Amino acid sequence: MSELAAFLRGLPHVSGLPPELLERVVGLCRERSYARGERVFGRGEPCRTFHAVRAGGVRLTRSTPEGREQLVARLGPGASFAEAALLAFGRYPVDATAVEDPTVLVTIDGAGFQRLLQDDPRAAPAVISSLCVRLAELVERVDELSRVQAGERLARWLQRQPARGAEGRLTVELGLPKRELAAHLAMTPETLSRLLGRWRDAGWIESDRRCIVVLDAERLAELAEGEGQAP
Amino acid sequence: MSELAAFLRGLPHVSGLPPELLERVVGLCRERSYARGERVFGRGEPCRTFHAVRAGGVRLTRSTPEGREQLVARLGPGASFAEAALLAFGRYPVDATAVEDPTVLVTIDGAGFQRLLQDDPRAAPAVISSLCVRLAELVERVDELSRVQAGERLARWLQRQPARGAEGRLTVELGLPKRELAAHLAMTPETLSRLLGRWRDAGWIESDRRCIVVLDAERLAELAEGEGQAP
DNA sequence: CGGTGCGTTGACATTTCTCAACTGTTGTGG
DNA sequence: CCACAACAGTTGAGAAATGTCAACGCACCG
Repeated sequence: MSELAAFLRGLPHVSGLPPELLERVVGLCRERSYARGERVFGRGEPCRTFHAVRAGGVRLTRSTPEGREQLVARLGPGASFAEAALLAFGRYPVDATAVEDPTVLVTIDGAGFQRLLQDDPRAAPAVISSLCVRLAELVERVDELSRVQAGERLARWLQRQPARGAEGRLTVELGLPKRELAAHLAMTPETLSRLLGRWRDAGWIESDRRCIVVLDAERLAELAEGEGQAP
Repeated sequence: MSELAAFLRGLPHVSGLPPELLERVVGLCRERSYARGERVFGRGEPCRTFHAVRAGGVRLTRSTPEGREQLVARLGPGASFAEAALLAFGRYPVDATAVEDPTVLVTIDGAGFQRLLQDDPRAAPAVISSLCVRLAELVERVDELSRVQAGERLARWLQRQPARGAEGRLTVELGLPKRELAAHLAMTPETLSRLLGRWRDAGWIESDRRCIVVLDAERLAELAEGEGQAP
């Protein structure tokens, strides 16, 4: 059980909680495994729990009546989702689908969590501050999407990714297929591919199927500010 | 003083509060008037208060080092802002400027507000649910901005605006100059103007400087789903 | 070994941006 | 009260970026 507690400790909404409350949250959890492509919940369904990704990944999407699918978010291990739906709306606003083959989700009981919020004023700040963080991320993303040029959007996205490696050779692991990255950046896969191709030819990056290596971070910063797209 | 209380009652973060707590919030407020163009706060400054628009309007912007200005939000009466900055970051993430000539802001003391959150567990749900509402709005906006076609973005935006008037003749008041609406929708003023022009010629809307009248809501819904842009 | 899906590349069509000129409104100062 | 400046909005012509459609190579998986 303390393994589960350790996992929960890493979740945004829970990480600020005092240990004693954390124990209560552990009691609200159930774990379940999903197959690739399996539906977790559907838009419009009543929402009585929220979820955290333990392993694998989840896609949150919206579908128009005509069947076109719009990617809202793609979440990996350590991410939680549907808290806002639970705390404010009572219905899921998106469809959720597992995308990797064993995808393990921890499901937290909503009623119990809300009771915890009401009982103990120490619980609220953790939830509030994590909601604020998510708010800030979304503002950042709106800012990003407002950029007209596709290259600008890509450069900004790359800058915000966690990267490892030495100065002058930053490696960004994609963690999602390029086709979904393209959707996330509001461009077509072809455009993404061509951008990466041009930047590779210019010697600014290297790229393969699952990572992008930034060789010239300075140039990337210029691209993010919208300068000189056309090498 | 009860006039101020009535105003506060209309604010998202406060509207759910029990009357007795509302009274405490009243004690945390100060009111101040700003001239058109006057700076309210600047990005990076320490943040110890949050604000609500009583009258007039406020622009939240970000400026790149080169001086290009990016509109993050434009707020009118009844809107509050900078709570997330206060509750989670301690610094303002944007510049705020008054845009109308007498712009009146109510400023709420942050330390006092946070104390109130800690003292009384009834206060948290109101704040949490309003943060969730704002979160949902942003998700909606991200969805909107992800649409490739400018017309689709405009149609969706129009649908989400509060409209008055009878079925078959919905009047949407813009509340902001078209140049800023264009920025909000990630398009140029010229593109916005041409779209409205085409839709007017097609008989779907009427438009003047400060409102848009939707004559054919059904067609608008089709446009929002990305059908038939090119009349 | 063949299939399935991702990613790339090419040719082409369109949308949208850019630049520039022009119109109409608003507000100011003589 | 009018002239004039400043600004918002419109319109046009041309350029550029991006989307669309289609074909191909390549990895991964049964």
